[in-house]
Order: sequence, then structure tokens, then C-alpha cells
Amino acid sequence: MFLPYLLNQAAEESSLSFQWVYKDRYGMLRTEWRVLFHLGIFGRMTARDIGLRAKLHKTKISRAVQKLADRRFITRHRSDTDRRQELLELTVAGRTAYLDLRTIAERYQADLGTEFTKAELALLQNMLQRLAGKA
Amino acid sequence: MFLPYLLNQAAEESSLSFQWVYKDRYGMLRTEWRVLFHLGIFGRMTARDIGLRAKLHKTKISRAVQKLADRRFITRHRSDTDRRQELLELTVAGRTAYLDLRTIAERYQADLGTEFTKAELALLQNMLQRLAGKA
DNA sequence: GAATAATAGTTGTTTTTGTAACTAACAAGC
DNA sequence: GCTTGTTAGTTACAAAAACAACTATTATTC
Repeated sequence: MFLPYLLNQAAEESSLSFQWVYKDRYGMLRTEWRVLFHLGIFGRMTARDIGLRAKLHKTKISRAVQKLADRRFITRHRSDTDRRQELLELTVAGRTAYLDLRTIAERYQADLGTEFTKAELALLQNMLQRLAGKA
Repeated sequence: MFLPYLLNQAAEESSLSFQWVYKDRYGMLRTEWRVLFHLGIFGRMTARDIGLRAKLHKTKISRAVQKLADRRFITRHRSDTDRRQELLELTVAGRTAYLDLRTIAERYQADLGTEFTKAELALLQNMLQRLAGKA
């Protein structure tokens, strides 16, 4: 079978089955969830850096950031050293949402894990990372 | 790392790096390429069956079928046994395009193969199929 | 240090997708 | 056989994504 096709099928399946979590609970779009997720993991960072890490286009991030800020999940502060940049950070409400979602994500991941052995999962992760890096 | 996220990254990377093939050469969208692909592999079939196999929504398929028919890559014939259904089939031009794309897809896949061992690839394929089935 | 290029982020427009409502044909129940 | 329900496929409208052009700021080069 054609690998990009299989990857897509698997990715879509798992994305769809997980999207109710951030969608139903917080009315978030996938990009919003990803931005929240990155800020939760890495702490304060700029839209640019999120884009580099998550390979998301800046317009998508810009709009996600607006929504998250509207809903008081994040704050935005112009950087002193470079006034083009904005430093994004989770608010208390944002961190609460992040932790809530992360808990569910971990449970979801654990459920998937029961299907496979630890070694299989480790290899899968490794291969996916390599494919994501340069496929 | 969160598995759906990793899957998406890998899928997107490989999709993007392959899309120039059907996009630049035939101006096709991904769904069109998938429909062509399915007809190439399985021969004559209905939109419904393509949807079941590829897990694509019928509206997406409907539009892809229209474009492919406009460009004379496929023909559509109403079924005699059930006049709601349409039997889709590649034209000569469609088959030529399919074979061309398939050749490139195979080369692409072979290139990926050099990164991994046969056993790794087999396991990856197996896991992705299981994930796609019920993730 | 003025002119030019590059970068962070936004906004507007066009494509593509998702969703819901629709038509036409068939199936089932009574 | 007629009513009700289902299914294949299309169409219309709403949501989201991709793409291009823009503003404001910083970096570069002469």
C-alpha cells in the first residue's frame, strides 16, 4: 500500500476521534488546540516559533491566537527587544484548559497503547518523527 | 509525544512532498488523485464503493468525479440493475495518467524504503492499518 | 544614515472542505 | 400497491484553509 495514503488514513482517523475533546469541551479548532498545546509544553513563545515547531502557516496561527486571546486563554505582549514580535503566554484559564486536555490526551494515548507493545510504539514514534523531519 | 499529532506531521509532510506529482503534472486535487488511484487499482466501481474504501465523503467524491469526467479521465454509466448508481471507469487517458502517477508513487515509496529496514516498514504499515481501522 | 531588503504578524480574497437539504430511485412493511 | 424509509448522488450554503498583499518594525548595505 502507498505510504502517504496510509499515513493519512491513520492520521485522519485519530485526529477525528480526538477532535471532540477540544471541540466539544472548549469549542476549539485544531489549530487553536495546537497553539494551546505548544504554549502549555514550552511556555512563553512567539507565533513564529510555534509555526516553526508545529509547521503551521503564520496566518493560521494569527487567527488561532486571536481567538485564544478573545477567550482569555492566552495573553499577548509585545517584545521589548523586537517590537514586531509578540510573546504569547497561557493565562490561568488557558493553563487549566491545557491541563484538562492533556489529561484526556494522555488517557487516549494510553488506550491506543493497549493495542500495541511498548517496543512497537517506540518504533512507530521514531519512524513518524523521521518521516515528519524529511519524508 | 502525542500520537495523533505525530501522525499528522508525518502524513502532512509526505502528502505535501508528493502532491506536486498529481498537482503539477495533472492539476489534480488530492481527492481526484485518490479516486483515480482507486479506479486504477480496482477497476470499474461506484462512487459509493470508493467512499467506503477510501473513507471519503460522498460530496467530495461527487466533485472529484465531475472534474475527472470533465477532463475525460473517467467515464460514468448508470447501472442497469440500480439506476441510482453510476459505474465509474478510467478512460485510456485516465489509465495513462494513473500508470504515470503510479510509477512515480512507486519510486517515491522505494526512496522512503532506503531510510528504513524491510521489517520496520512492514511493521509501520501494519500499525497504520490498524490505527486507520479503529484508532 | 538613507535606501533596500527582510521579518513578524495581520487582513482580504479565493479555493477547498464540511454540512445540510434536496432529487431520484429502490426496498420494506403493511 | 401504497406508504414509509433508505440509499446514491447532487447542489447550495457555511466554515475553514490556502494564498497574496499589506503594515510596522528591524537588519543590511552602500
